[in-house]
Amino acid sequence: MTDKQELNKAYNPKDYEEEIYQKWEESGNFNPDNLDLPEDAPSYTIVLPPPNITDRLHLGHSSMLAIEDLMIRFHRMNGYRTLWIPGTDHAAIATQNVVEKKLLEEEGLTRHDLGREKFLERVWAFLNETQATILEQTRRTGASLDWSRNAFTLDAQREKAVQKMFADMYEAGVIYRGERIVNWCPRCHSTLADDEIEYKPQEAKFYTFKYDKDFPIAISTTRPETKLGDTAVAVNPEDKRYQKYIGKTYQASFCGIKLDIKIIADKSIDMEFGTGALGVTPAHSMADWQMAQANELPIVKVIDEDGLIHPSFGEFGGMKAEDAREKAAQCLRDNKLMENEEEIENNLSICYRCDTSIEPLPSKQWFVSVDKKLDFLGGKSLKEKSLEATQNKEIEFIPERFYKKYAHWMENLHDWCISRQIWFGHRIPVWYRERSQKSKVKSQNLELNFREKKIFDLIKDGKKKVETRALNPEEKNRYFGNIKTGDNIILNYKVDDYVVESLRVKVKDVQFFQNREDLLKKYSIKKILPGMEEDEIQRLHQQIPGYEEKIRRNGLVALTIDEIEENNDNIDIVVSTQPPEGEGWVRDPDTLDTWFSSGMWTFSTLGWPEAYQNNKKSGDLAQYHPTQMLETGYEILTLWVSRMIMMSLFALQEIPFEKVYLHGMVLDKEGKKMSKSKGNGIDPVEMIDKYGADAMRLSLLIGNSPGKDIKMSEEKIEGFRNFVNKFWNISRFIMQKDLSSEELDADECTLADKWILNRMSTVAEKVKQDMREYRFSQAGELLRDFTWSEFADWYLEVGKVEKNEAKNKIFYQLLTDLLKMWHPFIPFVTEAVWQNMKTDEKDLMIQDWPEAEKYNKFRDKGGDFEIIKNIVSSIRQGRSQYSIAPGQKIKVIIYSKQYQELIGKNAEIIKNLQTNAEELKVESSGEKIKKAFYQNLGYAEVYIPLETVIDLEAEKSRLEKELERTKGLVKGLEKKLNNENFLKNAPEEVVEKEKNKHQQQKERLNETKKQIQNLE
RNA sequence: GGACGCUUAGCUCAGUUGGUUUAGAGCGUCUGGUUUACACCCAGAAGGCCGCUGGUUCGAAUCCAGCAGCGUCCACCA
Repeated sequence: MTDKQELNKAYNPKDYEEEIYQKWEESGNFNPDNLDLPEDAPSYTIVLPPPNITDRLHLGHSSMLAIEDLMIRFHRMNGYRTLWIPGTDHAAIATQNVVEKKLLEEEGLTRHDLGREKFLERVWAFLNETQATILEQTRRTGASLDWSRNAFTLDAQREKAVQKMFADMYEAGVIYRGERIVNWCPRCHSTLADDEIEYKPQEAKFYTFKYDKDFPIAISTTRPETKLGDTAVAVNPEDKRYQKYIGKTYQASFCGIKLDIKIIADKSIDMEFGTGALGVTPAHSMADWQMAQANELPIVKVIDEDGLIHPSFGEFGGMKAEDAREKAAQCLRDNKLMENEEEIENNLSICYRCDTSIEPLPSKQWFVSVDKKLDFLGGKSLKEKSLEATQNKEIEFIPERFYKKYAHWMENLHDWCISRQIWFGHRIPVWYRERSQKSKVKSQNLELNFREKKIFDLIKDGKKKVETRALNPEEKNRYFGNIKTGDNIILNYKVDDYVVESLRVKVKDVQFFQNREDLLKKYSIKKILPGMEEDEIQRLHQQIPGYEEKIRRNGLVALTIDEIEENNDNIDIVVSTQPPEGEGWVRDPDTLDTWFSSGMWTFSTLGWPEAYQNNKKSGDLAQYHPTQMLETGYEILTLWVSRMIMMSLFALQEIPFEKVYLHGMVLDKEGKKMSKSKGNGIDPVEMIDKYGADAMRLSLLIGNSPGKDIKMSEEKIEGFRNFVNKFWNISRFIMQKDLSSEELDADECTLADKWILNRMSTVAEKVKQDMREYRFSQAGELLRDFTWSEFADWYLEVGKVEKNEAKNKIFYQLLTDLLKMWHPFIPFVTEAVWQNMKTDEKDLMIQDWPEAEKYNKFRDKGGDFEIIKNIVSSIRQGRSQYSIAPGQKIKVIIYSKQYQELIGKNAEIIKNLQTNAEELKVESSGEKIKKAFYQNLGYAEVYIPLETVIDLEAEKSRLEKELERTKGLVKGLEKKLNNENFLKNAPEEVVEKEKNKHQQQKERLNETKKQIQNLE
């Protein structure tokens, strides 16, 4: 049934791979819609983590592709409706950077020289060139992706989805606009994500000084110029030196600038560092901003977006930060306020693009609230729901330890800043318009003084209320002077350091009070917010730290809120998937964080939003979502995985995937990260050219386990190339035979036949189990060892000596099943063989996975072949040990009581399996032979004492050891089974299991005793 | 500083919930082989106090504690 055409002695992947992949694509088998599957076939879907459009294939991709293709092909062969969705990511920042850099290098232009539109044209032209590369390279690895569903995070369909998502989230109050400290590059005029910051160790001057001579505490800093914006000094609450100052406020004059400095306590202050006191600059430090929030400190911006000092700071105004630093230092020296100057080593944060030092600045950004409670999520927030989904194991992590990492990260998650000041990406679907004619709106962000959710909720419910804020009279004018009755303002309720919710409200009245009593006479909270309980009011009135004092000092502004604005007629912000009607609308220039669009990847690729109407899924979305598996690198667990979970929960109220398999990084031989600059990278495309895709895949699958990094080297790939070639030759050898697909009967099998079938039964079962439990490396290793060391080295060799009809059936059976089991690992070579077998059956990749059960009837029937193997090995060992020349024929004498018949039956095998034995004699008794081998006049007689086959002494001591072990085990089990606590508390099935085990072990005990007796 | 992971043969790693493994594999090393499926091969061999110290147990590479070394991530760096 096979065509015995000549195949090359060595497998040359280049001759086959391209053609095979093309054939696969043409077959349509990658698309589950084309497969003849039962209606109720379960889905198995993976979305490919989309590589960046500018990427070229690296080993990380190859590893990911190998693992996913393995999962996909395995499931496809197991009858699942298997879908693997390909795509690419626009990687906004990374791509823009590449193009900007190119533009600068080749034309000396910046993006601003070109303008937004022209620049974007360049980006698209660039990505049209690069995008195809990674996809083409992906094909070369053999990945069985459904190309008909190929997607791009920035194509028209995804654009629609992203805009809809933004609008929906805004509508639900999950997306809001707020202020926070961002890392700002004054040269690029853009915020930078944390991972875009580089650190440069540098020598810096560390100044220790007092603001002025009356100020009681000295502080230290490397940036005195920012001290113009200090509003507090923080000390450790435990610090005896400063305890007496905590809570007090001082008016200081720092280099001619008036500062109000409050002394606050904060546990994070290191008493040992510097003077143990920290000048708090809320506007220019992340940590200080947080302290300011916790202590309700005013925020004073010193440095602007160009890195220059704000004009309101007298003679410092307009100076570069660096110049201002020296000027401030000099001023301190001149006034004898400088207590110390020393050189220290510190880390300067710089822009990774232009090395400019970064300024932390407060800035308006768009956020996704992770704490906003949502009705459609059962009153829970995205954060809570996302945690819940993993805690109840709705989403499972492989390996398990990532639950902890995920949970820890989630629990500490702050609102997610999604706006980016770059041009390439999904532009934020928000339009602004100055409210000139219709209404005079002053949009202002005002903080609620009460950090109480309750008040905010009452306001939201439409209760009229008072908003109070402690301010000194000048500030009152600065903030409120221009707000009048009828104006609209935005109220923010803040928790932690971020804005969580905002409301647009209309001001009914603005009043200024000098003290709280006056305020309360007019507006007691109770009067205005009837929903409040008495004790809550008491708490609000009295227990807010620093509140009393602040009022006493500064007075209050009271705002009466008239109404909450509800309709859109009167607003100046439109969030919409469509540009708004009318004149004068200006679109938000910012774009969205790349993770916003890739966070939607599981459903934006499956037809959302069209396929989700009235809370009902249809089409692909209904069929394939939630997906079954997300396979990705552990380094993006937090960046990507967590976002996908939140986005899917929001959009569909369901998880995006059931399981998350996290692979590690691919490192070089020494365990270092591969990088272009180090030159230690291995180019997978080059490796595929040289050794074939199969060899590369195997090298990335075997020895690789989830969550662990894998070390790679070319030698490793070479090693697996050797195996692929071995496999090829095994197949080639078998295909030369008269194969038969007829049913095999146990009766026609020899000992060796039964042995290999028995082994196959175990292996097939184990492989399937390993595959199901994500032990891919083990599955591969077992398959390799079986294929090479047992099937080829023994059974194929036996087949050269022992010939029977059963072998033609067994060879056929084992080869086809091995081809199937190997296919997910090494799809190309298995396909090449399959095609050469020219069976009429359907394509290999949609064959059914081999059922181990069909080998079960041969179970436990070939165990004695191990004795034959041992005898053969013993003879080979003897020859080698006594240096018997290879061509030298020998006579073998075996002493054995038990196995005379067995040996006699298999004598031909023993003689011909590289033992070069001419004569084989079995003796049932004989003297113990000390010297097992000796040579005699050119004709060796090899005596194999029984001990060599089964070493009596060793066997006895082994059995005795086993006896001891079993005795112990039985004793231990008895103890357990007599333990009342165990019987009471353990689940019944466990008790049952232990009882069975006890019974078994007792039997084994007797068995072993008998065996020992037999030996004697 | 916080969290997590790793430590088994010269190298890379298995070892599935403590006992059927006298601790395994691949590579490398050494010895011998042109046995027509395969030299990208075949046969044979050497090589391990399973990081250290204690504990739990009848029994520990496996569980616990401490220590040491390596690594990763997160925070901080005034």
